[in-house]
Amino acid sequence: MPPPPARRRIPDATVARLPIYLQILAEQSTAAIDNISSEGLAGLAGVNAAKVRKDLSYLGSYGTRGVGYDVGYLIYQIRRELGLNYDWPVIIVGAGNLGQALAGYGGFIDRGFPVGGIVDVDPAKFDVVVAGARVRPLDELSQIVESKDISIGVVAVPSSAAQDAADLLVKAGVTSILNFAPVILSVPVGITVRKVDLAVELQILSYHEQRRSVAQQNGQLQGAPADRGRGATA
Amino acid sequence: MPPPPARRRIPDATVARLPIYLQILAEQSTAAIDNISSEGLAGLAGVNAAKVRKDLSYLGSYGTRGVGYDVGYLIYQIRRELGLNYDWPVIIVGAGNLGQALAGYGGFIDRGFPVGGIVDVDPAKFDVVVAGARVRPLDELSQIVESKDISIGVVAVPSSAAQDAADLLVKAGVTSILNFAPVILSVPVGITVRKVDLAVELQILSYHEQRRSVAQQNGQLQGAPADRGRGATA
DNA sequence: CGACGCATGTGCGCGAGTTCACAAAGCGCT
DNA sequence: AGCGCTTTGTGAACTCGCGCACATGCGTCG
Repeated sequence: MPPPPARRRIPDATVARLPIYLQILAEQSTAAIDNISSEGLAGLAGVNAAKVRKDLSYLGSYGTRGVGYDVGYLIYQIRRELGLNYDWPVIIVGAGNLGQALAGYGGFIDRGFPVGGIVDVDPAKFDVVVAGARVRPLDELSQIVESKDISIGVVAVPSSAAQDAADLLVKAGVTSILNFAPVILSVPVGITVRKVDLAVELQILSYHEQRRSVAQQNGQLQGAPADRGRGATA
Repeated sequence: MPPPPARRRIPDATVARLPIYLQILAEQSTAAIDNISSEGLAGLAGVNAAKVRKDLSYLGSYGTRGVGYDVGYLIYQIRRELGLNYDWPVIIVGAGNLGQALAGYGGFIDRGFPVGGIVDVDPAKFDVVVAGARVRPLDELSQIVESKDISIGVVAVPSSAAQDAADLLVKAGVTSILNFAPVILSVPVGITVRKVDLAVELQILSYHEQRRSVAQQNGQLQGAPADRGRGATA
């Protein structure tokens, strides 16, 4: 086990892409492919090959010139960098539609994020079993977080209750929050928040649709789409 | 109704923020606040005031110097720009855990994205009613898309079936896809794809957690987090 | 009616991230 | 053992978005 290389700061943009690479590498691994070039990986990830190389270079020099990257070793290194060598149990606040779907969604536990608990205010939901976890009263949040040493919380409550939920999570000792409510959470410095807003995603698509339709009306005089960034993977 | 201003191309980064502003403005509107400054809006959105002004300036000059922006009028303009003046029905492919949760999630229809249909391959799911929509066989996808003139599709199937689902959607005439499967979809040019990968979000949080824990071990010799961009809203 | 104050709209410099292009470096074949 | 092919790792140019700072213009108050 080589020592972690001098810990450079990894750009946010790169951190956001590492999971994608990891995903692809895992697929390659199950397909018994044990070596991949930056170009190959770039093709599958839908990005530029130079970007892949630069991204990977932040982890250290784990490629072999003239050959490519060893899939297994690269998986190990990315997992180590992302802190995926051990599980991060998560606690879900809100056992409504979304909360239950998230708890039941297999994709979490598979990737190292077991549901350590799910809580709700509504007594009618207590003890409902979702994917092996029983819904517990909100009061027990703090105790669950502490006993299972949970650092990641998921906010899946209505907008109006989101800030309260976040406050409770922070008070309980959670330091990262994944927020599904369409509000901006205000948290102390040092707490990491990421937001997933489904309606926002749809509205962005709507923008492109709207653009398409006016372009069509005008006899597409507008410049070609080009559509850089996240968008059409041609 | 003023004519749409000479249609400049709006940067992707701005388009991604407009829905956030819209959300906040709607809240202000229901709170009977009919005027807001760029600074006020920026505070609520967690961004810089100059950025807000620049973003809004892409829509035209809809503010009043010395006063601020008229909330109602701004809502109207953003909605127009995003193409939210009329509903965009969506079709959901996959009636599993996630698909059903999405269909049942009120946040969609509220914001102008009614569920125009939900389809699955599994006969056991046919005719299950989710939030007013009956699950239909996959075969009927094309017909549903056509009859309801749907342009947005949601992929909520397992990874292995995601590309097939996308192909079907494109063939049926859908031009925008929201993909929840952790795979890169390959689609023809001109089709817009956005991906929401819950595991990726958690892995990014994991990175920050891991970073925190090694920093703590080293007696936090590392530089302060600072945590720009998406992240802690201090 | 004029002057003052306040918030918008925007030109400009800066920094982060992306991409190009090439030198360094393994591997295999002769 | 050496040569050439392939692919990495990275310096350097470039692009894009961000944020400062300020001039512009509107409303208000005296």
